[in-house]
Amino acid sequence: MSELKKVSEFIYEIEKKGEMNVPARIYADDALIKKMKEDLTLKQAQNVSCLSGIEGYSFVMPDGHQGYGFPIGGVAAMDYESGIISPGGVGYDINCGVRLLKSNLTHEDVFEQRKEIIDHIFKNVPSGLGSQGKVKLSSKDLDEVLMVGAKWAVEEDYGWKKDLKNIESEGSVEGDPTKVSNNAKKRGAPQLGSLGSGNHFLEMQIIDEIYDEKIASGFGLKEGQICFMMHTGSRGCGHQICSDYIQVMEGAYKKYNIKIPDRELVCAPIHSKEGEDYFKAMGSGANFAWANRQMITHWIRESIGSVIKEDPEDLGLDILFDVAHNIAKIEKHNGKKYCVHRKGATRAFWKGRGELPKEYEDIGQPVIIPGDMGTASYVMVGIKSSSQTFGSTCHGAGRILSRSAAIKKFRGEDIIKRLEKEKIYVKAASPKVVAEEAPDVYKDIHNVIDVCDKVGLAKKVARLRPMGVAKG
DNA sequence: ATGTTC
Repeated sequence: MSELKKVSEFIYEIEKKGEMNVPARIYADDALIKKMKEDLTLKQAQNVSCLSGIEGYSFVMPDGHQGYGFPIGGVAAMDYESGIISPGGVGYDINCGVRLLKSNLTHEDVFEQRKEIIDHIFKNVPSGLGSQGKVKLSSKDLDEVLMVGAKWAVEEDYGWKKDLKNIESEGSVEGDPTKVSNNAKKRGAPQLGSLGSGNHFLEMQIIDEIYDEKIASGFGLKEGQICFMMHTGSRGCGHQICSDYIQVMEGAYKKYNIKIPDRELVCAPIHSKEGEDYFKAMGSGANFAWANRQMITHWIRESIGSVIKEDPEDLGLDILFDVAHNIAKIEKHNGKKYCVHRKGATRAFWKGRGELPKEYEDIGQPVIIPGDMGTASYVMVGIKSSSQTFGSTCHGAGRILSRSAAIKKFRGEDIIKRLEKEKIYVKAASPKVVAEEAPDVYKDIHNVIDVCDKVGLAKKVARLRPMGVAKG
């Protein structure tokens, strides 16, 4: 690997050499870069810099770690005319993302009932590995979901009309069900409206710190406010779409004579049959995830309303925002079109950038960053300097301990007891998933967020502490 | 992340 140079307190670079088209740039402090050196993160960032059409840098966010081909926490912007698109640059969980619901509830409104609320949500939202939704979808319904995303769910009365405007791309990107395999549809159909497993979660949280009063107030957030966060994606549907197109790309990269330093970076020109097909299928996977989060939103509102015995609308359970962190999008930056791959990276658009809901046009985009279940999550805001990474920031704490190592080291029951002492109630499908997702298996979220904040990838607005967690 | 090896 080429030499890694520290260029400022929180920026490292691998200079452009050999097959690299651009340098790699890594946002990290000393502790975070040390972790990245322990796996293939940096090598993968260098590999990505060799891909056709990449401009600027091959970026790694502070929560970066090794992934399939591309690092997780990676951003790569490809020139729209000459660049490639790669399933590895998006990841298996297409449009994995986060949605935050606000409320007008306070600690005392919910503390006594926090277990009941979480249990109700847990019961009302199917979760766990292989979990199936409660809704029987016809193949026509599923095609509609793959075409229009969250809009389908709202039209079916899962949520409110006003929900759509507070979702990235209004919960709908260009998709094409005919580019999605029958297998992906078969896996997806029974899973729409389910949480899944692993790091996916539903949380009741309290805002315990505000960093920017003015922006928080613009977002309708204040200290002591109760919020509900969900973190989930496109389930087996997106996973299958990714697998299918990695196979397609195995043929395509050879067909188009694309040189790649790692087989896992298989790709095709954006303007090729294979590239266009993947882009549309990926869009359908993204739409599935947005419809999924929309249905879950409806059931969360229903659950809270039924425990608190009030109309969810009177409880102010509005969407702050819903943002993807595994997606490729065609975006204009500096007057030029790019295919921006964000894999474990969150879009962070600043005020005046466009493509934002009206209410945020003069504030900037809410950036929602999920942390681990024992520590915190954050709301940030996109700022002008977010443009250094084509409008992107981190997506979470970033795993440091493998799932298998976590299971060896922790017992789920112990973690649940420990968190209970900290007044965090955990309801999980299995103790195993709690061990796998123990707070200790993640990097320090505060640290990751601070690096993003200090280096200007986004600005801190509010911190949310978990009170109750439902996990698959 | 994931019908955790079609």
